[in-house]
Amino acid sequence: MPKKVDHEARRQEISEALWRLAGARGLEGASLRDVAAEAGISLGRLQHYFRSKDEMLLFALRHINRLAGDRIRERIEALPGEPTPREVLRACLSGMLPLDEKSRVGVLVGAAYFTRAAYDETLRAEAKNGIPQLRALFTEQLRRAAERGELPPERATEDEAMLLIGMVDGLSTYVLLDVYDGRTALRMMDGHLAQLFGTNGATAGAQAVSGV
Amino acid sequence: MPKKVDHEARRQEISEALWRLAGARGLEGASLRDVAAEAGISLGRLQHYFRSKDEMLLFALRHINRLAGDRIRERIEALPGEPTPREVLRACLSGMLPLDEKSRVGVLVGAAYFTRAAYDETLRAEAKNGIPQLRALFTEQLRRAAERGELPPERATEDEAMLLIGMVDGLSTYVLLDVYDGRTALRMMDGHLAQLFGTNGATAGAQAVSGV
DNA sequence: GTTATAACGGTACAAGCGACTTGTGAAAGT
DNA sequence: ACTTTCACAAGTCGCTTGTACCGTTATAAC
Repeated sequence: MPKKVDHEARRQEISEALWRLAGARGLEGASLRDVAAEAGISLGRLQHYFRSKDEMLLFALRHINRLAGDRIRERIEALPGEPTPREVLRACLSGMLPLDEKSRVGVLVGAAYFTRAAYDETLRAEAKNGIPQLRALFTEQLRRAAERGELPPERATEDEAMLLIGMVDGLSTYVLLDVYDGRTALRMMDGHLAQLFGTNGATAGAQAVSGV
Repeated sequence: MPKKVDHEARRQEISEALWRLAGARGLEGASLRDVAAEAGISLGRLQHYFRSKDEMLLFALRHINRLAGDRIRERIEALPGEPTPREVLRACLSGMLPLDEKSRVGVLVGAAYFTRAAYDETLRAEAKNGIPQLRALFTEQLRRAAERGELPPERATEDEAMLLIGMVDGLSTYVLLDVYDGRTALRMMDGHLAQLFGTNGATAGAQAVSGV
């Protein structure tokens, strides 16, 4: 047999080229030839690793979802000491906002995929299966917070968790549309957290939330 | 001179054909020929009313935005008697959710336009200029509610208004992705309103669910 | 009646698309 | 040494796209 090539790695490289294009010009504006050129390879080579365009798009979506998950997990583990539920929540939520160029492209690509998913059943199944996990994580944090007396118990619900996700989603939309900049969106998110946890004056940075 | 034709009316008819296609197959999947066929006219005729595809897309976006605004205004005026700020807010918010087929297509088309707007400056300017108006309307209702003692004064802010919009936006996303159905989204929205207005046990009123 | 022009329908076109086929070189197994 | 098989490059195919450009008809002004 001839030489072996790491298909997974090649596919990831191609996916990253696709994101660069999608972040700059949109998902629909990226043809196979464009992606190949961006990746610095020939069209034939790209087609050697992806038998069809749909296969490429699906792989790239899964890959970007996985990276986004890693990103959030890293953020949680980077928290100093024993992080409070509120700190964990804030790390997740702010990690979902398009604050730097990297996550901006990520959200942009995600939005492009979402538009496609609305009509493509395969993509839709892929896009929605990550949400229950995220919701479960958030619900768990809310529950922990309620246990510690930092949150009214009646607000430690799946609905409240979903509201948090929806809020960040909506805020991301407006950041991409230049209605708000990242700083403003972050401030509004913190405002909601403060309202939720009942601390109006102090910011989220201080962990002096010990008293009710 | 030959016969005169109402250009505006023709353009609106074409726009509506475009939405039907965009709601079913996406904005990118609708070619000029498809739109012409859906509208029951020839390609030449379509080109007679829109000199380019971009011109058609822009006109259709403006038209759908205007109709969405009318829809919300109608909903407010349809409220019985002297509506409370909370009732006005609820009417607006639930009017933004994709609950029936009509508004579902509207949200779907809006999402498709949003994806395009992220890369197209002309479209972006168009898409974002409606948001401050909506925010102002919501802020005004919050202020009125605070005046009437139905809302803590510190929550009658632009940020809180924007959070409401973002929440509905996020919920709409998940309804389109089939994560939640319309009824569930509506219930979550009501939950947030109840929390905001401080009425935990009772719903917004006996006839609150009639608007579904 | 003539003419100018809006309102079309039909067609042609260049460009670009995804998918497919073919050809070539090289490396691993026998 | 020979064969098999992977890893590509390059070209081609049929098709769709937006756009431009005809030709024809009908109507209103003169």
